[in-house]
Amino acid sequence: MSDLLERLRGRGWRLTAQRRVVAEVLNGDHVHYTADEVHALATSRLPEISRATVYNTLGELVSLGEVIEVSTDGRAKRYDPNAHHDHHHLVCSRCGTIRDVHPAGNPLSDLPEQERFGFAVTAVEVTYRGVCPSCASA
Amino acid sequence: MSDLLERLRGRGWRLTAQRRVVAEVLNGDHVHYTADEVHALATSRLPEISRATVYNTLGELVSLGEVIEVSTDGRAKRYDPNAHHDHHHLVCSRCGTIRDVHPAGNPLSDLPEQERFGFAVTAVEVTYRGVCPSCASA
DNA sequence: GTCTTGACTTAGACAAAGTCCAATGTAGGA
DNA sequence: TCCTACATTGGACTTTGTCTAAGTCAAGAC
Repeated sequence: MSDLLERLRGRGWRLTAQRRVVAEVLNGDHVHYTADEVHALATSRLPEISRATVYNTLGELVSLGEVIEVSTDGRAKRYDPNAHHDHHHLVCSRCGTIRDVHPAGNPLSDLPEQERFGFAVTAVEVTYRGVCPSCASA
Repeated sequence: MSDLLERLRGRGWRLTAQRRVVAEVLNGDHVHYTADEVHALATSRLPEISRATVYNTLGELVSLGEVIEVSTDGRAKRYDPNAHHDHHHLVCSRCGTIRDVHPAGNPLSDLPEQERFGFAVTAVEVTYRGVCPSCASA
């Protein structure tokens, strides 16, 4: 993760305690926190961090391409630090749990030219939905 | 569209002026209105319809499987009446315009068993993103 | 080490999207 | 026509996110 901080500093990012804490909270695999969850976790390490700073920092990480914004349910957006490995998401329709998945094939090449309507298509997101094992057994 | 109203009545739906108006507003192809847009259009036909009723009715149409809820941007959800023809969405990253598209292949079968983590996977949504012709030329 | 400055952070007001509730109205069967 | 369970209403409330003005501070210059 200090990789990330190094990279950010290299891009002229001013390194503050608040930004470091947000980056640390997002460290790890299979992390998909909402902004509020990030704020709660950040607060436990740096009690005086404000909501606005969390939102600002998350927004910057997204525009720097270090974090991906995911909105699977039309409610709070979630932030996925796994930005450097192509993947898609599998979401539980009951509890909202998210898993990273790697489908075969390339959906981008599955969209024929005449179905692009002149758009310059640059990205594709695939969201699988279903019921997770623990919700199914409950 | 009276098909829809017939079908709903057959399911025991109580047919009110408000519900009829909401269903009429959603009539058509390539319709992807927000709840607010539906409310505005409904109001022009039935001025006293309330926001709560629009939300209730949209929610019911969704649970009846007559309308699909789409959230492409983490802002307002959009409602897509094209629920009986399998399709996916192409979204302009600048203006938010949505087009229905029909990619080749079946992304559901692209998710191998070991990538399902025990989930009972029932649905998949594919969202293509890019810049539409009119935003590109502007 | 200290100074300076522009970028960063803060608290709180504000906004957008959606939910909830108690009171009122009404569709459709008896 | 009447009844009643279901639908609608308006407004308060919640959640999620944005904005701003004032204060703070990281990091380069000296």
